[in-house]
Amino acid sequence: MSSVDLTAPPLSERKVSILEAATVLFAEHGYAAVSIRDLARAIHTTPAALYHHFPDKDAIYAAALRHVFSDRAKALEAVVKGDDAPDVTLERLIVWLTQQFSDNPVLARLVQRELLAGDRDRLRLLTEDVMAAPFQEIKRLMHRLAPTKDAALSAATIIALVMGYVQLSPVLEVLTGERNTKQRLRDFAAHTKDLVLHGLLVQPQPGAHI
Amino acid sequence: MSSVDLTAPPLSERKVSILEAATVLFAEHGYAAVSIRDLARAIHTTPAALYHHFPDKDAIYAAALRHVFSDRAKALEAVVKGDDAPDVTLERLIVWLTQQFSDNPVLARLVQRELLAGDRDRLRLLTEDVMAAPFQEIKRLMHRLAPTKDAALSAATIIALVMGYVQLSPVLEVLTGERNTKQRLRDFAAHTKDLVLHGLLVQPQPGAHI
DNA sequence: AGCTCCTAACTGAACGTTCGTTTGGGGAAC
DNA sequence: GTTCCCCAAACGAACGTTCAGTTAGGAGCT
Repeated sequence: MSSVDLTAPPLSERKVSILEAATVLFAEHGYAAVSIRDLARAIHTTPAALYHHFPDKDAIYAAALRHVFSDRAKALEAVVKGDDAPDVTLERLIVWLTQQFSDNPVLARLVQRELLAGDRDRLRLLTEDVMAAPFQEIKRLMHRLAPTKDAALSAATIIALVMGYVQLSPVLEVLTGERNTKQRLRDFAAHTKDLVLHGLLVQPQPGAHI
Repeated sequence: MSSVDLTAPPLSERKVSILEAATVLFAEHGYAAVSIRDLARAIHTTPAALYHHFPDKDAIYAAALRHVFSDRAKALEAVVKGDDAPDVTLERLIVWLTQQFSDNPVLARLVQRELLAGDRDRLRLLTEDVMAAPFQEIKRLMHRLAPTKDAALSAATIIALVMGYVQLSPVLEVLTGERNTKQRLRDFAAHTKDLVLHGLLVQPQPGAHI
């Protein structure tokens, strides 16, 4: 399933350093707004030197994406293993997923840019290397927690919620008037867990008063 | 002069047609990937003609943003007015908000691009013209529905959920194996309403069994 | 040891193209 | 005649990319 290719290139130290700079620049400004000269300047070399390691700009971007997206499933295993109760695991998973994106803005922004770009092949890479594992895991947990609900839809909802929150945080800072601290993040994760497990109403009351 | 006038400029018919094309192109490809010549070609004119109506490319983009973001609060009023029960209004609001973004990909994509760009002034525009009204309305509803919860956080959660879902839909199509139809959208809205009002568990059970 | 040969890594300079923008002028409407 | 709208052409700068030439280092041979 994982798209760790049959052709596993050693990816020399120099190539890695190029990709490291490329991921930061592409994540920050987007593909079109980053020139080969910008990239060369960032690692104190010349444009021609980059062409010694990669055939063209597209290849650099594609390699940078793979570099960031690869091995995302590994860390997940540690989060979901163990035989805790499903709701405990789910909470841990939500916290982990939120941190995954908020602690790693390069990953988060590249994901968002790829969602906007909509390239079929690269969307598949994104889906398989970044999204699939958490999705399946949440789906599995939700199936145990709420067997009567659509587990896939629930999993989609939770991932969408986390991604949406991370993405919207600059706007939410203005709207709620609070800086986006680590504490705020934990609040969100706890809030999300409550939301998923119990909803936001204290108790379902059909007739609400004004 | 980059100051935003409070007095609305007449915005001639020709200017509107330029902005209409600009919004589509900028939404689709992003600022850097759309050239003045692309834009001119789209409305069958020349680059120089555009410079008769706007001082530079930045001004076109800024005006295009304002064109798309303006008057977003108007339609909301029809959705929330009336004295239905808060949970009914909330459901209607969630459906409306989801459709707002999924029926209008130009708006949705420009919002996402602005969130990525992070320009302070334009983020403020986005916040005030697009986000603030739904946010305050949801916050108000949530305060009535769940007085003990953090209404602002709940409102942020709901908006994040809707935006995240719309944004993630291409990936979710692959993950769930279903095309993203109108029906699927309604399912999501209903699912979200259930989630917010009652959570996803059938009933809150502190001790879950394996 | 010294010498040759090879290759990877890089440089400086340039290629042709496209970029945002400007200029000068032409034609229609008043 | 002035004003508005637009065009063809061009500006310099930046773009992605190429290319001949220069290093540095190691392998192989004597």
